[in-house]
Amino acid sequence: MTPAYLPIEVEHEAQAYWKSNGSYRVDPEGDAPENHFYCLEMFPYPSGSLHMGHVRTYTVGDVIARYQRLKGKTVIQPMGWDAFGLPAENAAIERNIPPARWTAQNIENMRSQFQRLGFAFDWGREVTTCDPEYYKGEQWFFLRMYEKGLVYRKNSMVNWDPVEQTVLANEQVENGRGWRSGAKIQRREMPQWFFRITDYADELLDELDAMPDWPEQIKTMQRNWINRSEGVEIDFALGDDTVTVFTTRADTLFGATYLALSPEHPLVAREAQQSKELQRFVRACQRMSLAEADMARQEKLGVRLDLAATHPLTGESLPVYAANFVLMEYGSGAVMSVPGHDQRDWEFAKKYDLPIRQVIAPDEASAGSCDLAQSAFSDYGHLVNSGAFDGLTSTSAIAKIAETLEAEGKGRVVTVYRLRDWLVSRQRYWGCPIPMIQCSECGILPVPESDLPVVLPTQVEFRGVQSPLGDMPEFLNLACPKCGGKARRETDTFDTFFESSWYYARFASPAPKAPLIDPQANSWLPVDVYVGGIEHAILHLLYARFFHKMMRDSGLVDSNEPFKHLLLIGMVLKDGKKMSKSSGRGADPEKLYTRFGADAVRLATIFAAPPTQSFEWREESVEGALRYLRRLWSLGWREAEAEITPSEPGEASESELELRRLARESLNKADDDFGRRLHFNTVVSTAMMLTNAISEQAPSAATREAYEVLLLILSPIVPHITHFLWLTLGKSEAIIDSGWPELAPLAEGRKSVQLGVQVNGKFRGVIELPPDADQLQAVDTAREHDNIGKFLAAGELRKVIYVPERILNLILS
RNA sequence: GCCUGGGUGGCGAAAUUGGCAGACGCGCCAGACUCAAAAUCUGGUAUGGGCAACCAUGUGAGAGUUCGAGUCUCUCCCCAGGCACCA
Repeated sequence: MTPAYLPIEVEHEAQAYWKSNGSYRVDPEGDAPENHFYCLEMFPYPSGSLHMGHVRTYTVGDVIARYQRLKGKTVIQPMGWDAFGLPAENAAIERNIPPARWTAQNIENMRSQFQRLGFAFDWGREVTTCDPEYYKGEQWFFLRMYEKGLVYRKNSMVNWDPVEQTVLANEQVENGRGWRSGAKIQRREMPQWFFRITDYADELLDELDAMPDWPEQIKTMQRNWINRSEGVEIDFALGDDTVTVFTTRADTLFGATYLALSPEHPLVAREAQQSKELQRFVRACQRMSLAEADMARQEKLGVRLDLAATHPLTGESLPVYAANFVLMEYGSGAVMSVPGHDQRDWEFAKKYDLPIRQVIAPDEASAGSCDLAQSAFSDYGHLVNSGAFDGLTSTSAIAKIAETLEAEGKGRVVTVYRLRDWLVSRQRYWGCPIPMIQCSECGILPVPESDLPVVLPTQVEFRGVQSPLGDMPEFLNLACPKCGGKARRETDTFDTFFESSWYYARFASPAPKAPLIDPQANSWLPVDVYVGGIEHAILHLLYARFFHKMMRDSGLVDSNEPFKHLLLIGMVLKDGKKMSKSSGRGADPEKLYTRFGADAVRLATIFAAPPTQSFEWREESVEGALRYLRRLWSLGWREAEAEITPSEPGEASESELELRRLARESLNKADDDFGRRLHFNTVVSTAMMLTNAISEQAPSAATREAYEVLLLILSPIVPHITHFLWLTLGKSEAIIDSGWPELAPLAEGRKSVQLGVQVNGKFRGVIELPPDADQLQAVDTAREHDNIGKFLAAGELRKVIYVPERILNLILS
């Protein structure tokens, strides 16, 4: 009698077993580093409860971790909490709960949800980033980088989010709006802390070429973001001043007819003191939309300055403009305008009636493509009207002109990047305090290492959006560590991307004896597979790469990159939109696993699509998954209760042999899909086919063998039911510890194989052949086939293509 | 505009090296069981024709390479994501 499948009971039993056996604990002194496997999913922000996107990401990671463990690897799969961030502050402001308490409650809830879903996390490695024990490490590291000169404070034009009341990094501004608030970003000049990520721009860019296991899409996005351009800086004399411009087209230098400066350029600011018109223009530019797409379409506007620049090679006098299309952040904030060969300069020149001069001629006389009355000609070509450089190609002219300028001290070859230094200070409360002190006598000083951590007070009251730290004298005031006089603490906190930039390393060294991580973390690093959402393509994944390189150069880690293989999980959609708490009604994971069981939810998310693909969530898929698990369950009891006498070699029937072949093929297929392809939906298909094949036969040694294979290949996906059924079969060892099976190859070969037959390239039927049949035999058998024979009768056989075990194609004349 | 993916039944998808397109599911249809329903089981399910065996058509569109193309090449269309006044 088969008992009913009650997922909740089965799952509790399995989870209790794993817990009492410490199945996921990994002894740090464990085995050889070569056998270590580090499987990591991006840790969550503790927002309150899990959504389907979480379930999918963590299930995929869990499948990988469990598979690698079956394959004999020593696997760590840690979990923790990215616990600092704005939602906690917003909850505090709206509901008057201190952020620390709100966060702790959410963590409690989400941890129990994780446990209920049966993820193989080693909770002994859990970290919470708002824990002073955790952020002490990054305060220490920040100070170390400060000493090294990789951290600096600078007064600069920054992105201000008026809703969140804080500055944002460039990476956190999307289309001119704050990435979380959606508020229009304002430009403000403020003193802020920066990491010198641009020092690593070249390495961050070049290393991407040596990362074959990262998706091309992400590498492209990071390349675009860093955006390296090789070019020439050219100095134009402006009376006693000098304006430096950056260009990648030094070959067009003789075509420069004016200079254009960014409205934020210091020279413009200086000139504006004497000009009301210029002041108005600068202010108007500040108000304009910062959205790149808008900017690209904006009309080119400018105001002429009362200055004249001297062309460095011709000595010609050029007018100077403040222009809205020149960005202060890129290059030097000033450009030489070549209207003949740059479309933006051309449009500006047309508007303000400035001369347009041709200095590049197309290499092949293609009349239509070069009509400076219609538009600029921006392709490479050869030089004209350029004095001694006439006739050179653009490429050689760039080098020659740079050389000439360098010799005269009027220019130099430089490389510029779109990537800016990482702005890490935030004017918010719920984050890691920046360990700096301001003394009225001694200026800005680091907190002495012995005073770390600077602990964020958690007993706070909010009065509006502003950080409560400013109203807390007990936090603010201290004696200056240098002069002993009155000093104040920095009240800004770190960008929360700071905490997530190194947590993966801390997981590999859960109780470090060193300040940040232990050298032993290197036995796990880099992370073998990193699983997460594409939304972190630039922000988190670029910062973490940068951080890893800084840690390497500080002797803390010995690898170049943090994540070897990056697996980006597609989105779970509902009505074509990304699922979140608000839009995912009816697909609350908790409701689903309470009703259908964790295994059914896991199976449904894995079976729906390959991990990288987005899919539309449908509740029927969990019902289907449960239906399958019930079939697996009753088949298991059938196998457990059947009395099977092992058959002697040679005794097995052809159908039993066929099943044993299928079991072997399924095992290999699952191995390849889990290990190499990372396509898990096809493992489920394979398992279902094997299930169907077993069900069609009466219990035998063959069905028993196949059923055990079935449980093993399913166990990474549905660990609870397979744990239970494995023991039901009478096994003494738990399935999680059983290892990936090795099945002895079958002595009995196939009697016959099927072969598809085409006539004139059209498929006409299937024939049975001995596995070693030759072409003659194949053609003869095909002739005997009714349907194929009919088509063969239509003409004379002219050519035969025979690929054994693949195809027979018969060509008639 | 540039870059990166992708386009296969009513739906999710499979086809990994060019070799029987649509496996495996979901949904739907029919049947069995039942007083009935649910659950379960059996069969069917790309499109058109045919009682059927089969035949024709079919992987966004068009061309090409090949004995043979969802898969390779070229041109184009559409969708998603990224970048974008970057000098």
